Amino acid sequence: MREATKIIPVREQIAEQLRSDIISGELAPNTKLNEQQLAGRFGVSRGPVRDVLLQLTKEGLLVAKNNCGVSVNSVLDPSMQELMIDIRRKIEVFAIQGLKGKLTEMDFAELEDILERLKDAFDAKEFNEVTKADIDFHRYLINAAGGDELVNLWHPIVLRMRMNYKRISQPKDCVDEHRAILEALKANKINVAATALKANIK
Amino acid sequence: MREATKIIPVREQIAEQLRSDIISGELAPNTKLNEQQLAGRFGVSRGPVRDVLLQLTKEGLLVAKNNCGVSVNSVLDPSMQELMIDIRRKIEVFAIQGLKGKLTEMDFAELEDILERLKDAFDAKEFNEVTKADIDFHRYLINAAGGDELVNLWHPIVLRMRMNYKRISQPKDCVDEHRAILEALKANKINVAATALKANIK
DNA sequence: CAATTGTCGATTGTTAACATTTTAGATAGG
DNA sequence: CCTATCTAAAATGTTAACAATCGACAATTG
Repeated sequence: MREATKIIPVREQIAEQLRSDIISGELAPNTKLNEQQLAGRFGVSRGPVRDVLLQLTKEGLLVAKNNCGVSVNSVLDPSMQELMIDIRRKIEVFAIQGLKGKLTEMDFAELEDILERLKDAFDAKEFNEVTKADIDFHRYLINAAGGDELVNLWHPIVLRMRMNYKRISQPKDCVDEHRAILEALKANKINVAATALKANIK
Repeated sequence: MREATKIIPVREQIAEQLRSDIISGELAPNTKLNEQQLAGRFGVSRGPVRDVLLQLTKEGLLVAKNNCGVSVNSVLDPSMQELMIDIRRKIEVFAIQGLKGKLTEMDFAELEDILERLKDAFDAKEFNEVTKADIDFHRYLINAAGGDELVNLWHPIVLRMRMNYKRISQPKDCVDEHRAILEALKANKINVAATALKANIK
């Protein structure tokens, strides 16, 4: 039997695309989104689009007003940004502490793959892909530790934080930081990993 | 001109009712929810129901599987519960720190109203209403400090925490704890308020 | 007899038309 | 000239019918 081919639901794809557009800054804050236009763009009807808009609103990327549609949320003010960083660090440290000794060779291989994607994207200066790989790396750990439950808590926070990083493309030591985390995890040095993690979240 | 009559959107009402059912334990974990049945119960079509189910899924009260509908989520395991408490304390302390000197007489009057609702509900042993008033009290502060943005971050956490409190009806000093918080806020003693708040979140 | 395949029922995903609300522009009046 | 009200267009909220998917059980085949 062949490896299962991943089926990605329509809504998921639309959501992914819109998130990407928002985080990359292509869709600027306060841009109003029209359901009909989006439906046309993705070649589906308004139903699935509505679903996605609802989801992204819950994630904090969009804001909705009754009977007035949705628009792209504005960036966080500095104090909120700080709070988000704080919370995100708490969640991620919690995750790797729960992961102590739990990661298998397969997990490490997976993380290496993501890291490679990160490096390639960085070398190719495809910052959209850098962001995706970055998030994937962290999400893998979060998911391993707490499953969907924890990912659900963590995801909106990351997305919201990323909205503030528009155009200030990632620093060049982004790859190194993630490698440091991975190496520490491989060596089962949780405290080192936690420190590296906190340094990476900013 | 007459006083504006508060219009509560259909979806909001449905969401509120379902949240209430879930938190009260009327809808037990792992209960599967059928869109058609819910639509019938609320006298609307499946559209709005779907919207609500999506929202509650994002809030963590429900879990969805592709093409298989949604069911009520199970309670948090203890370590996650602890993490949630931690994060919620961080958010709420952040909120009242940002509120220092910002609350007006009108705010205090509003909070007094909520406190009265809390007391009445408690005396009448209507624990569902107790929970609502309790949440309203905290939400009022969160909203005053950080608006929708902060409420959005905070709300799912509270809801998820409350799922663990089923049937262990609130302790009798619930009212006193909130009064203590309010009095400290009135006196503008933020540190005292923060301590009282942390004691109340558990 | 076991395992795979095919069919049926039920439920979700999607669509397109209809109803309601909001917004913007024009028009009339002060 | 400004303001207020009305009207029309566009956008969202809602509905009901249609299509696709999943689970279970029965039938077929080796």
